[in-house]
Amino acid sequence: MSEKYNPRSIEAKWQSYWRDNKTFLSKVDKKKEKYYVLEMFPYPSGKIHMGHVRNYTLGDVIARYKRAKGFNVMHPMGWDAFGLPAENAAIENNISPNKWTYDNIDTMKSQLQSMGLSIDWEREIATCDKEYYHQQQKLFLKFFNDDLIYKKESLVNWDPIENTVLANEQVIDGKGWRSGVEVEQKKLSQWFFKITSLADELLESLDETLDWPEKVKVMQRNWIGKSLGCEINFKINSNYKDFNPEKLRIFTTRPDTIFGATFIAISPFHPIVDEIINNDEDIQEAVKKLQAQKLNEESISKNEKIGISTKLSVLHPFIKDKKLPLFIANFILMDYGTGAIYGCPAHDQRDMDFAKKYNLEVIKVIEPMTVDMEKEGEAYTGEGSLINSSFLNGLEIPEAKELVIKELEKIEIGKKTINFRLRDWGISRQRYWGCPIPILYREDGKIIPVPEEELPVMLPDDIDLNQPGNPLEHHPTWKYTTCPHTGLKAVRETDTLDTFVDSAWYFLRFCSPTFTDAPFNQDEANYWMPVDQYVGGIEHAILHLLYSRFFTKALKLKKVNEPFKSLFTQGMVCHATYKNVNGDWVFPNDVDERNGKLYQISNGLDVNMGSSESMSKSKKNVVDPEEIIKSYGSDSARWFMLSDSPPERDINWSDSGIHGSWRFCQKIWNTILDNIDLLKDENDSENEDDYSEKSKLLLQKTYHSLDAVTNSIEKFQINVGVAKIYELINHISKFNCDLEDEKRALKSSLKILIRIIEPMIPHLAEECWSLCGNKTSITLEPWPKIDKKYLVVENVTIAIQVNGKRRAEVEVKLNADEDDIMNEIKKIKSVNELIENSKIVKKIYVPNKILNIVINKK
RNA sequence: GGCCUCAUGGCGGAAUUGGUAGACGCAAAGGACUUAAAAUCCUUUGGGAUUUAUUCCCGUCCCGGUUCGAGUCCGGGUGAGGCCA
Repeated sequence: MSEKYNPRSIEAKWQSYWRDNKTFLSKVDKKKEKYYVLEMFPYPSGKIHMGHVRNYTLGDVIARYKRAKGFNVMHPMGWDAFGLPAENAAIENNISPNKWTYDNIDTMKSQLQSMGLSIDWEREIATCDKEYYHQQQKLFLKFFNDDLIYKKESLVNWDPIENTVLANEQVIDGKGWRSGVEVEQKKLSQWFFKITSLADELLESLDETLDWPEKVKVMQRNWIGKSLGCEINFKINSNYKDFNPEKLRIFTTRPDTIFGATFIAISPFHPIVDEIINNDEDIQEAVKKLQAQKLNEESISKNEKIGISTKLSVLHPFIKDKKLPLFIANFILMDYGTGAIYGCPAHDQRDMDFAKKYNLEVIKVIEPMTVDMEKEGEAYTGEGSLINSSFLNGLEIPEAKELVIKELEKIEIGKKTINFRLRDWGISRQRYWGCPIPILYREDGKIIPVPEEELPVMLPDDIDLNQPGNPLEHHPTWKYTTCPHTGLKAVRETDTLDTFVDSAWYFLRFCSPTFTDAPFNQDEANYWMPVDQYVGGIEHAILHLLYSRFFTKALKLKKVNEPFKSLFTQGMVCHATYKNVNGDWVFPNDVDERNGKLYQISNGLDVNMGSSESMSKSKKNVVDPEEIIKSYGSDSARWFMLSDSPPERDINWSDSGIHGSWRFCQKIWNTILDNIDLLKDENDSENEDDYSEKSKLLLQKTYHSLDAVTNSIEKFQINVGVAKIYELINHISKFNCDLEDEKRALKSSLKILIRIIEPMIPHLAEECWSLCGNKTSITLEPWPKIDKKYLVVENVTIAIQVNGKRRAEVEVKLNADEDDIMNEIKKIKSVNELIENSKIVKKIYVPNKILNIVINKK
């Protein structure tokens, strides 16, 4: 053994080799089958953390493997570079968001490069590049012209001290994160994408072709939330003097329970609420209180149900003179259905809770199949047939639904409707660091899209972030302009686009990242799209993926209907969180223990450990991979990331075990060096298939490992593949070879080993490959072919069970028949004793696996 | 509250999908080499019993079921986690 394994020099050497030789550049080549591997691009928050290492290592294994399998692979990388943290950093550090962002990109890019990722860096994009947002503004105009964008009033979180709109994550316990005051809900006019216009399509194509985790599909289905139901117009019976509305429209998915309706509830934000409180001063304050509560599905199911009784009631459509009292209630969402429901306590738990609290009537209208399905005091929501329901009596629920809708339509007070939970996508952000919306408001009140030739609408550099509010809004000159058509005065839209817009089409931009005529080149997009394998965190299971699907569909491309053919959601890398006594987050590497207590190294403050959560810069619970890469090398770091844990599962970060990965790399290195003369020797191929039993065994092990590793990569069970490689190297290192055929066997085994470790530990694989005397990159070598004859073994071990209990094992020839095995069993004392004293009832023989003898004791 | 996952040694996890549970790695213990340490290599490692064996019993969160056979399938429970703009 001459040289020591030195990852630092090896890794630097191969990283520059790949760069200089443009090894991973990708070009359209219609003769070759393409494969587009994409990992969700990172937000340039400063430095990469272990979560990134996991995500990108995983994607890189796929990219490298697919290259070896002969695909024309595109594996690009970019930056999700707009967003709030840049503005916060700008204020804190007095540095421009632009500089902060690009500095971070530089740092993170070199960190990613030090990982040895097989990325085509010539396709790099950042969403804050003006070339990128220029094209995005074109997309905005296209959607605007296609009538997919509109403006409406909508509620935002408003911080009255900061005088600014807050993102949801800036609202903590209902208070502004910086000011600490109660956040108000304020109505602002904002832009929306009509994502609901494609709701059905988004739902349908989910089932068809997408190779996605079932749970992500379920989440999207629930998010879209399609439900069939009906709307019913109830006649209002008012005791107020000055009350105009005559009808109230409600939505229900259970029209079959109409005869069980005992009250009406409307959302505190329902339009008629204003009229009610104008007539009823007594309840004004209570209603205002309800309106101040933030309402979402979670709070509805958890909060106490509160209803405010009004002097209104409605008339039941089928029961003459029956009046249902009307409540303003905190469990009705205004933006679902019509913001009004009828309550049927007997068959809806929320309605039941409400009815109990306010002593309302409960009328049972569904009779369950069996009695024991009902529980006292609980709503029954299962199947059954209708009772107490006039013309619906005796029907099953589905038939009753149909009939009641027919009847409502006949008497013209209701109709069948389809309702979606999905709402249109609000894209206005009252922020600086985002893509400007190319819209002008002309002095005559008209809204004018900026003509394409006048794009891009650029972000100004000279902004003042220290004033509260939107810097674009209070910039002295930026927004003032004139209408390009008429010359009339106009002001620019000062809202910028939600950053989810940036990431909703970046995968298309990667296909032609420097194309200037349009957001992307159709030809190239047709070749590369869809993304064959998308890899990213489950936290984007809904919004990002849904928005990307919406964009892709809205673009109406000829060949591409869905952006991501196959999706893999890798688990998060978690770490304990730390807070010091001042309540500030503390980096884990700034924490130490003294006398059983945690303290902050940099300032000596006491520190408390919090729960383990997904690594994120904002909670500072990040571990910088730099240190590990420096001391062990990126191959060891990559190998470690891939070992042990199934990629889809969350992991709690711990570096215990990294040493084992280091040992593994070293073992590979030493094994190759030990056999270097053999590997360099070019005279082979004589007596190709003439192997001794011992050599055959090694080759069998090798091809079994190859098979297992191949499968494990295909199935994203890379931790299993890692284990199989360990088995192989352990086997190889125990193989002593003296004879010529043994040397040949060892040589082919080692060559396969070198090839199959390349996706995981590419630098070391390249180095070994070149030590063998090869002049070209191992990435050009095809994945080894499995020689099937070595997958077949001659002997198998069969478990012998007696009454299902394993009692012994026997080794027999492959495909031995039952009699052969029974003969073998006779040699086993313990089993024989059991059998001899009993009657054999039957034998179950699964060839090459088990033989189960069922006996009856005499 | 709804929807959805998951539960296997001291730890991370494997188990060809109903067929020998604990592969592989980590950690630990013992040994070899060394003046010593590190590194490396070898051995042991789910629990228990004993006559130390080609031995027996228990064992994959708990209770029940289906089956010749259940970590895997079904029913019920417990616990942990994720998502709900």
